Amino acid sequence: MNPTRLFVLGALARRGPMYGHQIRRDARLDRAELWSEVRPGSLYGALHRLEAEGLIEPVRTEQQGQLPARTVYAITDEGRRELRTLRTEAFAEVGLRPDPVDLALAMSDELDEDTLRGFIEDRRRLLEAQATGLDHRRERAWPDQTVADDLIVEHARLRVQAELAWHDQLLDQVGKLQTVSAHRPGGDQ
Amino acid sequence: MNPTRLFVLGALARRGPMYGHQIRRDARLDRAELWSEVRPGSLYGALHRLEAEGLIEPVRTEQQGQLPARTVYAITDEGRRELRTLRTEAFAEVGLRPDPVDLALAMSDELDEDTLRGFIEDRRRLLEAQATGLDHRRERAWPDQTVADDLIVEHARLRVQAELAWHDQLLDQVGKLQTVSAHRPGGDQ
DNA sequence: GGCCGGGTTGTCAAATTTGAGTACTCGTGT
DNA sequence: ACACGAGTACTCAAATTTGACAACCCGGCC
Repeated sequence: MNPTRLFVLGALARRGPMYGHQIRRDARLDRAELWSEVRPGSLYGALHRLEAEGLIEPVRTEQQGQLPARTVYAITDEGRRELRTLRTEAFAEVGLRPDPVDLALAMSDELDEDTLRGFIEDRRRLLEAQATGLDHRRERAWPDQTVADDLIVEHARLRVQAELAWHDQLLDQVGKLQTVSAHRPGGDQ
Repeated sequence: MNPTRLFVLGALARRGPMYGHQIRRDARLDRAELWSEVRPGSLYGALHRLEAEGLIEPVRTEQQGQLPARTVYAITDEGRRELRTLRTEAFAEVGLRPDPVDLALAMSDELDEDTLRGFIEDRRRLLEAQATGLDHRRERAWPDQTVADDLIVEHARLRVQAELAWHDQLLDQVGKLQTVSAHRPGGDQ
């Protein structure tokens, strides 16, 4: 589906013509880190490819003092079409994306209980911090915040809550994790 | 951090020496689709790189009839060390990975309400299906299921529940999504 | 008056993933 | 008999991402 393309085309469609760095900053300021981890190389790569495909086009290039010149791109009609397609594809992508922590957990049978508990507690702390950050955001809207923005924040909030709940279960059961196989007392058939 | 490496090294550490295709199948059978979407090209690429780095080594090559020969790899001590490192890194990675649906939602202001509602309802249906699948799995353990496996399934269950809850909110508010900016009646300061 | 950290813009090679393909086998229908 | 879909086992070019870097500005600090 390609999130990066959707992200770039979407940004240009919503905010009008922009140059590369501006797209990143914009993303960082607003909602950003909830959506996309677009690193510079990846972003400029996408811009070049999108231009080559005619989905965006350079409208002018500017320069501030002696800083590197920057190219301002605008989305084309073709690009708007592609944007709609990508959006539909994104809606169709439903599965949970795999979380590496599951992997890590599966490989932790020979890890001693205290270290493992330590890892999980660290994670819990970070999640808690994220949660309070998000609660904060719910209270104070930023300029031009739309209902969609609200809902995106709410999405993140619910996801973090779920993670917190799971981490609590994890801390409960961390003792049973070492090399013991799952005996489910009443559910064997 | 590289989930693929963690996945391959972990598989070889847990199940003993295996060949490429076996690793995939194994993953598909067990818990799999919760963890990793390892496509063939990606998997074999990782195997070659891991071998070049001495983290795994070929122990023999077999052949069934006229089928392509297969190379069985085992993890090395070096590989086990790397596995521990990757595991620690995976535990340290806490943030929510971005979900493309957020992107899609942010670009949906000019989408008519009914279409949008349709997309969300479709998603909800699929999530519901996943949820019942996971509930099912909670009841019936597969052979050799460990406590960790249980917890991984539980993780998925909680995540899907959170998604369902969010989708319900979404359906509630889908009417307000078109071009209306967020008026938060009491929270402007 | 030099250095350091941080921001502005972007490039580039190397690492990695994707998606399609190759070349066999086996079962099943027709 | 023979096409057809599905599985086995892996390869490879092309797309994409990563991470490090270039080259410039600005403010503070000592």
